[in-house]
Amino acid sequence: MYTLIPYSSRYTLHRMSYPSKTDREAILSTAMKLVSKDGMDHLAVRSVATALGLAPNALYRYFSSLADLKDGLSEESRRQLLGVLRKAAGDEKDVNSVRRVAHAYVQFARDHSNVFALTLLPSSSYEGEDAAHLQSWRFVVDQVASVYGNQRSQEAAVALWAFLHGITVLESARVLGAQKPSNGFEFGLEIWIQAGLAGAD
Amino acid sequence: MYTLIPYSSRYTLHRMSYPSKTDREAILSTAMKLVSKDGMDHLAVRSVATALGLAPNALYRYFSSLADLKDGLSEESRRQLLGVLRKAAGDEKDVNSVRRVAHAYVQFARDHSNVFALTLLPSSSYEGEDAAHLQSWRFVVDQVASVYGNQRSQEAAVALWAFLHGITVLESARVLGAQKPSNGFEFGLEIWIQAGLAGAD
DNA sequence: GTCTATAACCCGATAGAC
DNA sequence: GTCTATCGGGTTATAGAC
Repeated sequence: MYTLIPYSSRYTLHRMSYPSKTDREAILSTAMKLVSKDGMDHLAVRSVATALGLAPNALYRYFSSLADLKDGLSEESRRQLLGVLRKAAGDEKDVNSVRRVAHAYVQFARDHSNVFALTLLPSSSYEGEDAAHLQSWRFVVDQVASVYGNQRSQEAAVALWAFLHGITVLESARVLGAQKPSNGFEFGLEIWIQAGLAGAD
Repeated sequence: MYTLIPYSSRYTLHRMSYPSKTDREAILSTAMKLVSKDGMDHLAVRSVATALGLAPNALYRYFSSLADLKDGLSEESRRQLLGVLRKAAGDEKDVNSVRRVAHAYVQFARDHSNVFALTLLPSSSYEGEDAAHLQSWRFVVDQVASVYGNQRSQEAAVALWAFLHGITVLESARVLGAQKPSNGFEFGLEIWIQAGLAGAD
């Protein structure tokens, strides 16, 4: 008669020689810190491994390639942004919560420019129903509906999102010196809000 | 007695051994084609030289470094965009010319996405008075003034520019499928125009 | 699951000949 | 002004040991 070696024992034996030192979450977290500091372009598998105290190739057990890791980071950046926007809105849906969300969007871009840049990276892979992108879109449309009504909320949401994102790009490119883009920000935001309040059904 | 060798002769002698095969303009043009195809990130000094039929290092007589070449390309992209916008406006300055400029901006981004991306690259070097950026800004403000009046033209120009640029980013990221961002484009553009016409001094 | 070692590329930039 | 040759650095990814 034979006895199966319990999984835990086999696992322990395994750990004796080369115990696990990391996991997907830790890799994403460490890689995100590097991206936040140096930007996605300078991200290298080696630097992530070094930062984790691992051999240069240890990450390939968790991500099949650098591109795969970057996809994970891109999705993670969208989760972070969505969290910030939700927090800014609180439980409310009205003109003021939209204002808060708008400001939070631009402020996130200012505070975490390298991470923010990942949120709208041209995505290489199709995304599922639970993607952060889709959740963000639903959240924004829902907020916008409180100003523009349900009929026009989709177009209005696209317009608002585009405007906010454009502001972040202009600020990041420092293309406006004396023109003070923050003035343009408030100016455009109020135009958008007033047009919604005036024509709301 | 001695005679000076004329400059033209010295130059000819020089050309006999290693004649000039390129110049700044040809390098920029060839490099721009490569960028248009593969994006700025994949631009390499070597590939430009190869495309020109030159040795890998021949370009260093015209550009001191890769970064220097990229700066030149960035400025060139802004010149191209400004030319397109001017052409779209024609000699007019009114609501319709603003509409045409807005559409031309977005269309340029669609047709030449990799070149367009250079126009708002965070610029490393300070720019002079004749920079394409500054000329573009003056052109846009001038156009916008026809809708918003002189008092509010600066803020309104920032808001419009931001909105247009955001539309290009959303389209490029393909973040909107069934929501049809072009609807959001027309929607937002008309909001901006109507607000200007309503409040014009 | 991690390790060392290495294959097989890519790149920017420089030195010196012609 | 262009050439060949090279230095010195980077990277992804794989192979095989433990």
